[in-house]
Amino acid sequence: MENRNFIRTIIEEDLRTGKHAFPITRFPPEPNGFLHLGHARAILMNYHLAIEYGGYFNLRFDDTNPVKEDLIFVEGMKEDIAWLGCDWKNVLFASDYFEEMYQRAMLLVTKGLAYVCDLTPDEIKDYRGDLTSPGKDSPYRNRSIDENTALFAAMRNGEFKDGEKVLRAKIDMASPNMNLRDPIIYRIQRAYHHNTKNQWCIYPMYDFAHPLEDAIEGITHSLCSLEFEDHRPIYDWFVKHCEMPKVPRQIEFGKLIIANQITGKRHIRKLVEDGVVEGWDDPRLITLSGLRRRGIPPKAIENFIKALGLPKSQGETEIEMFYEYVRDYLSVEARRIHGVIDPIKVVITNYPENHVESLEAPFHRDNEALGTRTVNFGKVLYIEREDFIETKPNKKWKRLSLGEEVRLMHAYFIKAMQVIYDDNGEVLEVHCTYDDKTKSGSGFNDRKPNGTIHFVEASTAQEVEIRLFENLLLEENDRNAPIEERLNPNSKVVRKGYIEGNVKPKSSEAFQFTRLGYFALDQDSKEDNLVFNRVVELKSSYKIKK
RNA sequence: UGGGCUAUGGCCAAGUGGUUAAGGCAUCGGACUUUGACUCCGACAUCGGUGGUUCGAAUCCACCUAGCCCAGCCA
Repeated sequence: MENRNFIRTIIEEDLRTGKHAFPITRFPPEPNGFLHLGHARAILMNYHLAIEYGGYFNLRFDDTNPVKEDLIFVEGMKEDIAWLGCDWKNVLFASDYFEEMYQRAMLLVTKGLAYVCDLTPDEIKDYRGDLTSPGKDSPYRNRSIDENTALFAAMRNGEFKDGEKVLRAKIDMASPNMNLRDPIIYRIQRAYHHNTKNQWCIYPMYDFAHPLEDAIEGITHSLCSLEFEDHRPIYDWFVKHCEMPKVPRQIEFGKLIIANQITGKRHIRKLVEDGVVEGWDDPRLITLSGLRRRGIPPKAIENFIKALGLPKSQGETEIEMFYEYVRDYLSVEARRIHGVIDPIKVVITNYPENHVESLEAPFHRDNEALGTRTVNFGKVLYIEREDFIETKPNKKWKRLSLGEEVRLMHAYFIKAMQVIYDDNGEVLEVHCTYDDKTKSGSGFNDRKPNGTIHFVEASTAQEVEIRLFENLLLEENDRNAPIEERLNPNSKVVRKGYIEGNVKPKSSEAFQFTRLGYFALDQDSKEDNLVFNRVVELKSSYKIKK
């Protein structure tokens, strides 16, 4: 099931040569938003690669920018990651290392490899040059080590205003790699930090902080996405010149992008504000919290991610592939019950009035461990509207129609005798007869029914709310149109339906409603008002032939 | 236009000089079926292009083309 990948090859090589005894990885999110399916690749791959090769995995919050970060995001992320089944060895924060980072930066200063720069942001931008022309040295680039030492200490002590000065690495203003044009290491920013409170008024920048965090933790393989490829030289530069005892290796891979899904923070925020979606955990979103609420099993996410592998190229994966892994998992694990979403009434004319009998039925034909339940049968039933048509259209029709006999799953054969229509010409009732010799499990084999359909006994059925979801965005004609113009008006449809009476659903358990799809209880459910989300539909090879 | 990276069937993805070019998703046939599900069989590519090296190349070289990333005191 699991693809080979180039990172595996690297790790195996490092183990073989004795460079490392075991791998140590980490997932380093900035706590400034919500995790989505795309992040699951980084989380699961970091975790499983470490565990599989006998190492361990850390969760580290990269909280070096207090104005964007918040504790509520760290709690949410921990919940999502734990839900995916990734047990971190340590929960760490970049901010735990602020003192050491400061000391390492000071080391750079004393080695003449970093300097305090007084240029304004605009000037810095100016001096940086652009993609095709080299930058110019800052006039402050050649301050003495003593002066820089004093100035950097003064920055820490709060002697300057926000933004007044920065500490920069002295590398090469003419480098064709923009990241090497004397990158900023520290900025002055008086902001409350969720972890260090008001202890610091200077904060390290990503390019400086990240390699040190990895090195401090002894991370062996530091996985990140492709856009950091040209940061690798600077990553290595800081590890080396800061004299870090342990040397991590940055390896870049392609992010997981799911086609035609909304994952951008500002986009989702707008959908929430506009009321298109009900929150960050709306089941139509592919945020981890949304998938969880919808009823997607985390193991299905893991299987999907492992099947995708870890490429160095960047593609877009179709959401259908993900859904297939959800079905694949649920097909084995989910209990089956009968549910009817668009009911029509079936009256069994030769069945006694006011009588309901109980029939035993397995929850899963091929998985006995899931046990059995009793299914009620009586004179009045509900079947799915689309399972009946007055005149059998062709030999392929494997459902109910006048004069045809079908099996009601786990019950009896019934034959349709008469249709009652309402004033609008809609089918109101189908009158049928049943044959008591055909009871399920009796071994009756004299006739073959025209297919098998499911049903719910009306008097004992539980009425439930069912939420049917479709993709938030319509299949793209022009993918560049604004999101508001691409929204699917039917992304959420709420229906009243019925499920069989003797099953008490447990929260967050996904059921298969036989022949319809997988459904799981939503958190909005109440004792007397069960609410189901459709997790995924079942596949169907049924084609309407003209 | 400077630098970095990528390019294998509709989608994802193995493959690193000699294989019938893995596998998954999708699709199309067919078998089975108390779910038109599941399961099971079968079909489905010559590797962005062009030259070259080689007995032999998706794998090496050259040139070309296309796409992505980089000019935050964001990560």
